[in-house]
Amino acid sequence: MAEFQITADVREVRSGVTQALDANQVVEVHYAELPIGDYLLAPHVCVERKAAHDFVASIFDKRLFGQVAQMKATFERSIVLVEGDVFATRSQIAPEALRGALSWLAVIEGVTLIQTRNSVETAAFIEVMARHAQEGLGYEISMRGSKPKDFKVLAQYAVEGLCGPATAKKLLAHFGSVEKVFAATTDQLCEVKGVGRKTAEQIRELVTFPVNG
Amino acid sequence: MAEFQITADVREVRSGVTQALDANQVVEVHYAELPIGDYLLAPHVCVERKAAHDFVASIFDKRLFGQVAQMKATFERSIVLVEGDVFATRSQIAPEALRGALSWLAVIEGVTLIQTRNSVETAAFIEVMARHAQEGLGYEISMRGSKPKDFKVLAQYAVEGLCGPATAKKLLAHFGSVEKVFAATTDQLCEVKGVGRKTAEQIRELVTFPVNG
DNA sequence: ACTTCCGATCCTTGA
DNA sequence: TCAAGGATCGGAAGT
Repeated sequence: MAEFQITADVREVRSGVTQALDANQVVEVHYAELPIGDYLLAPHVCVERKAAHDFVASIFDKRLFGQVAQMKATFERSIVLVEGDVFATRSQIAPEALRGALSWLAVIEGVTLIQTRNSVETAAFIEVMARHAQEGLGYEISMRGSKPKDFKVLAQYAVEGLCGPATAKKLLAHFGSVEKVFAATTDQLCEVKGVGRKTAEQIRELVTFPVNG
Repeated sequence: MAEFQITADVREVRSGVTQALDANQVVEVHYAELPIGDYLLAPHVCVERKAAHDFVASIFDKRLFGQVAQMKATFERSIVLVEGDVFATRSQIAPEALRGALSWLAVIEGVTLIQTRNSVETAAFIEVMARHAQEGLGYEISMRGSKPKDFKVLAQYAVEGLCGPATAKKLLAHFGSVEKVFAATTDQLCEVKGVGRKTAEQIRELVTFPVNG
């Protein structure tokens, strides 16, 4: 039994991607005539897959921009997946035009670009992306690197969540414990050499910020 | 006279990108110590550039996740530019981990991803992206006040100094602010699902540890 | 990112 | 009711 369900545009059967998906048995592919995009990984995630030569062609005839604009307007996450090497296509397109198009996608539309080598790799990407779209990572990832074990260093590490390492050291030396640094008022923070009103206020703002579930 | 002004992190001079930018005379590069990201193309458009091998390295040591979180918390448009073929790096990383990382950026974080082959191409991209960012976006975006920092992310970052990411999330949800988490007693910490005596005591021990100047 | 491994936490049982 | 057992989750380390 496949773990995830996705919808593919009927025309994508010619791409070789769906065969690879079927073989892996990770996602179950349903077909439909999608008005925009080629793969629907979740209600809010859409993928437009383009073979390199088609990607280039769609820049020429301006199809790409309309498609992406529509996709952007409809979905929270729009992904353009380019299969093959666009710079290797034998066409008269100037590299600048190519970059212009890619940059437009990235900066103006905020679309992300995934490059793959072939349909098998495309399928592999569709699988992970479907999983991420439907159930997230399945675990939490830490934003911070591995922690030190020595208490003194660990204490400093904890305070570094508020400011830079240099300031953290000074704060800790002044207040004597992590607890006291996090409980200090703006005025008390200002007493520390190197901490001004601005830094102090930023620290307090972060420390007192109300987090709602 | 250069058409556009951008700001680059001082450490980027080693990348070869800035030399290429200087040669082309299209953008004028100003240098600063950027707290996050490598290039500021407009007040709200930030680019984090990573050479393929560094991209992989930053997955291993978890730098990537904090960087992306902070970039997203601060800028309207966050772009991760990967230079070189990540799949070709000779490291022990599994291809699915690599795909997972790229998919995570695109699907979960909603960060825009651009891939280039070398520093010259990166420079070319920076140029056209700068143009798009400064002209194409129109003043309604570039004039808008800077995005309010996402304190929720930063708060989580701070609490992760004490424990893992999952517990950090629960602690914050339970206590409502960083301050309260750091002030909670052992018993109060134990009220949180997933936190037992052992974890609670470890947290308290760290938080109250006396640091001698 | 993913995987594996281990210890902590929680939950169920059954005396 | 409470301890012992097992299932589950979270963190740390390695690729």
